[in-house]
Amino acid sequence: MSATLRADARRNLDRLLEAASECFAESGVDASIDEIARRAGVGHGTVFRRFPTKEALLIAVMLELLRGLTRDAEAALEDQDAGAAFERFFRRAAGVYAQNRAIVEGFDRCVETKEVDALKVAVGRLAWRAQRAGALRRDVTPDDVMELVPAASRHPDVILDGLRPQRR
Amino acid sequence: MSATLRADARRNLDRLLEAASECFAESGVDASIDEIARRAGVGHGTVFRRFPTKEALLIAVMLELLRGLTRDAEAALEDQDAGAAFERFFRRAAGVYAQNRAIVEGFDRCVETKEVDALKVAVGRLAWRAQRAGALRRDVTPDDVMELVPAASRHPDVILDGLRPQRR
DNA sequence: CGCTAAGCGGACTGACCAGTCCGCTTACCG
DNA sequence: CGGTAAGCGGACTGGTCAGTCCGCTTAGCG
Repeated sequence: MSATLRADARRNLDRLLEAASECFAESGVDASIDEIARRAGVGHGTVFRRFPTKEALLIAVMLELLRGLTRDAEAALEDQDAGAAFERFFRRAAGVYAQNRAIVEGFDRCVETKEVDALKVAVGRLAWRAQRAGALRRDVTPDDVMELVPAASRHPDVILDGLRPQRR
Repeated sequence: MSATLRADARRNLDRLLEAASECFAESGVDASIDEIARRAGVGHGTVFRRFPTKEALLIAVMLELLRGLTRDAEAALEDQDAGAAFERFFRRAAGVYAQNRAIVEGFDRCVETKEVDALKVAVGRLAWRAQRAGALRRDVTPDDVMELVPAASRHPDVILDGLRPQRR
């Protein structure tokens, strides 16, 4: 955060964030501060010097993850084929969810952050384009799409087929 | 369980199971024993006289829920229309999941019980019939079907459409 | 009824965990 | 290189929760 951070402190902060990211991914939002600190090789007092609460640390980690997803969505928007772009992003998001328990358990905590807003905007664009191109059913919202990602992490084909316009 | 249970003990056990069922449904597997005992109107020592651990109580409650689902699946098998039977059961299961946090969080704990085996058999029959009738895609297993139930509790139409054979 | 074993419940224990605090260490500026 | 503020970490606190235990209560048999 601050550029005026002593070199050792900077190093510890980086290791802390990485350890937290791993622990939350593996163990979900209930990963303990002790475990995170241990894995980062710092005392757990150090965690609380950087983040006022465990919740704050969790959210910092989650927001970073969401920023990554948003970048993926924006990258997919470069693709001229709207249907392919949507599917590419959707599969990628499903992959992220499959490897991260925390984002499934703790997504709620991030609603009403600018990171989630940005993600929704990007997903909304992807979805809108795909709908116009006839590659995505019209009765789903961007929120629906995002809610279906966790299921898609285990059953991508069923979900993607279900998301296509149904002609019957 | 035992028929040789004093009348007051029998009453307490019934209330305990009902309270546990409600608490686990509302709060998930982390519902506390104190809360369950309070809601049942007994001391929490009474809980441990009937169930050696909280885990045992949770599993007792879950197995009862699974038996109910199995009865639903078997009832659906009466329906001559294989596709309709499958969909009826699937929507019903989705409804149960929507109202019960514990079954989502704790289903794993019940694998390798005869209750889950029985449910799988019944779902397997429903699925097999639906596949033969051309109402269910052939590349899904009964396990896939059961894993998709939680997603269907929020997005039944997308999931059901995705489960139909895709002609493309 | 009266006796007794079955049942009860709340006090207690130990484990775990988030968050605080303070005496010690060390990076780094001048 | 020396002074000092930034940083560190582990001991400590308070709260929660699963599980134990034992003295009291009461259902229900004879």
